[in-house]
Order: sequence, then C-alpha cells, then structure tokens
Amino acid sequence: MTDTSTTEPKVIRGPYQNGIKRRREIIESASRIFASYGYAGGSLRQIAEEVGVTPAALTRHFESKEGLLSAVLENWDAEAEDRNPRDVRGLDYFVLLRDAIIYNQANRGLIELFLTLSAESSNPSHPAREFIQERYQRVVHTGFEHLSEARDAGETIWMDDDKVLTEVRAVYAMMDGLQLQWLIDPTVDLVGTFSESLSVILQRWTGGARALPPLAASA
Amino acid sequence: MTDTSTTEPKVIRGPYQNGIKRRREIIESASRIFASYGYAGGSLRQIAEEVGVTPAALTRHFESKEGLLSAVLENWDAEAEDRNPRDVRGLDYFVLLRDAIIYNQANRGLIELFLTLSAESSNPSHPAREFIQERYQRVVHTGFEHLSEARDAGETIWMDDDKVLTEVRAVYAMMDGLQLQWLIDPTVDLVGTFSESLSVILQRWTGGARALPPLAASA
DNA sequence: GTCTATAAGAAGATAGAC
DNA sequence: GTCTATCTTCTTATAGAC
Repeated sequence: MTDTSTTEPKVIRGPYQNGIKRRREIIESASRIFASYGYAGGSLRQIAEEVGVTPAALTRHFESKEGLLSAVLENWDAEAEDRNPRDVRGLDYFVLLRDAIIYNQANRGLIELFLTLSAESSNPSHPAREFIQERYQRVVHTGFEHLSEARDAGETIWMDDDKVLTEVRAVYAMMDGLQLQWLIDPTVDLVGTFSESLSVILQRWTGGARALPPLAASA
Repeated sequence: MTDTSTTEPKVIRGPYQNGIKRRREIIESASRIFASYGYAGGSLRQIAEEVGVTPAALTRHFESKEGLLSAVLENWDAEAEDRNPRDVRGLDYFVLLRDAIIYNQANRGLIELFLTLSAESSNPSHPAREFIQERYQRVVHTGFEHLSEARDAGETIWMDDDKVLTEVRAVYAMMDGLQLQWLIDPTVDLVGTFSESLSVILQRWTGGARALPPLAASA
C-alpha cells in the first residue's frame, strides 16, 4: 500500500528551477526589448528569439504580451525598491541620488525603460499608465517627506510645504531630464552635470552650509 | 496648329490647393497619433481614419511611413523655430522659456511628440534619432550662447564655460522633466512649478539682482 | 487625388503533439 | 515546458480603376 508513494517525488518540486530561471531570462530580455523599442514597438518574436525559445513559450509563461509587461514592471520596481536606501533620512537622501545616477549610467536599460514607458504611457489607454503614475507619485512623496523632515529639523532654510514640493519636483525633473539628454547623446557627462547641479541645490537649501561631499574613491 | 495649346492648362496649377490642405491635415493627424502611440505604435491606418481617407492616400503623399515621420518632424521643427524669439539676447532669452512652457501646456501634443520620440529614439536604429540628436544640440548651443553672452556683459556672476554648459543643460533638463511629470499626471502645476524654479535659477545667476518678472495680465 | 483590391509579411494568441 | 502548426488580425506598400 505504502509502496505507491515511491512513485511520487519525495520533495515538493514547486515552481521548478528551470521554469524560474527561464522566467527570469524572459523578463530580462523583455526589459531590454521594451526599453529599446517601446512596448508597442517590441514584439514577442524579438524577445523569444533573444531568449532562444518560440513565442508560444512566452505566452505560456505570461498569458499575454500585457501580462509580460506587468511582470517586467514588477521586476523593475522590486529591483529599484531594493536599491532604495532604508536607513537614510533628511538631506542625506538627496545626497544619495548621485549614487542612483551612477548606477543608472552603468545600467542604461533601466532609465531607457523608465523614460520610454513614461512617455509612451502619457496616452491614457496605455497598459503601463497606472503603474507609471503611481510610481512617480511614490517617488515624489518620498522626496517630499525627506526634505520636509530636514526642514523641520532646522537643516535647511525655511520653506513652506508648497515650496518643498516644488523643490522636490524640480530635483527629480532635472534628474530625469539629464538622463534623457544622456540617452539622446551618450557623450553628455551625466554624473558630472548632475553632481554639480545637485550640489548647487543642496547649498541653496542649506544656505551654503552643505554641498555634495566628494565621492569615495573607487579604490 | 496653335489650337493644340488650348488643351493644355493656361496656368500652372502647381501643388493644387486641395493637395496642400490635405497634406497639412495628414501631418497634423500623424503628429497626434505619433505623439500618443509613438512612431512604432502609431499606424497609417489610424492616421488615415482620422483624416478620413484610406492608407493608400497617405503613401501617395509621403511615399512611406518613414517619409511621413520626416514631414512631421520638419513641420514640428519649423513651428518651433517660428516661435523662437529673434530679437532677444542674454538673460531675457531664459525669461521667455516661461512663455514656451505656457504655450506647451496649451498644446500638449507638441511636448508629447518630443518626449515620446526622444525616448523612443534612444535606440540607434530609430529613424528619428539623428533629427532628435541634432535638435537637442541646437537647443543647448543656443542656450549656451545666450548665457555666456550675459556673463560676458557682466549680467551674471562669473562662470567658466563648463559651468555655463552645466547650467544650461540643467535648465533644459528641469524643463523637460517637469513636462514629463505633467504628461504623467496632468494635475501637476506645470507653469507654476517651472516659473518658481526658473526664478530661483535666475536669482542665483545674477546674485539676486534679477528674478522672473510677473506675467503680463492676460486682460 | 483618392479609391478599391490585394500583395506579402509580421503581429498576438491558441491547439495539440511530445 | 517547449515545440510545430495554424488562426486571425493588422501592418506597410503597390497596382490600377475612376
């Protein structure tokens, strides 16, 4: 009687190692393709060819092209969340934006994906619109919290809440805009231009008490 | 003998009034469609339907989809050039960026087209890439000329050429980035946020001597 | 100058074999 | 879990009638 159990696996194989690996490969490839050609411009065939499978395998994993996009967005968001510094408060948060830019410069696909999908999703019927809207709101909200906290701690000159929001929006706008310039023309000195601009902003916020500290030497 | 000439038209009818009008209609529709769906995502079918003709009529006028894109870009560039103030020099040029933003807010399609195509054309094989690259270089160059002229005239604090370029890039980055935020979330106060940020920058450039003058009342 | 008709291909998605 | 094969729809582009 108990012998029947021997035909069953002893361990739960679960989501299957191969499937997980393949799924990750597909998401990474789809991120590249969507970043380069947009969601509308990228095709399941291109992605399938990069991965080395047929388009049918993709719809098996993700149901539809839109399902694949959702997976790409979730993956991107989770990665960004992982890199988001946890124990940093107030002005230090903005200092670390320079590190984010350095990371983005080394991972061009990330900013390409964000900017391509953001511009594309300005159309209300775009499947990524809600995601992009919510993500940007979250980013602005986090920035607002950190800058108003710094203000309340007396680390900055006085700004009312409207002013804080304006400053935060301007910083992220400058960040996105410079990254766009760099995408258009890769010879643009992204890190240098951003660092200098951010430093000037920090000095203005703090009445000159604080600028951007030099980067730790890579060695 | 001379009677044969009567079968020929007396005047050169030229590009035909109807054709010119239709051509403009097509370009305007294509601008909207490409702005909303990107170049890859927008189809000749959509454009033809908006105009009220068949896709075949479009390829008659513009040879191919890429030809239509070129026409859209040329049209957009010509319009932008028309609005570019001629007799304004130095710092006044940057003051007028606020008017550009106000115009863009009332003509959402223009900035949508620019940002969508810019992000899309980060791919080297995109047909609009060269155009976008050259246009942005031109914009940055013009800004550089005006700010360095103001510096040489003693209207600003001292900045070396690298600093001037950084400041110009940062201003346009902030401008593009805010417009992107506004595209993503139309409740963003585009004009107000930009005006305040630009005013702060002008004050910094001039050591406080100059801020953004109030807008002329619309009445 | 615009139409219909159609070519030639690529798109997303599904069915069923293995 | 991935394949082949196929369906339907949509793409750009062309040919020729009106």
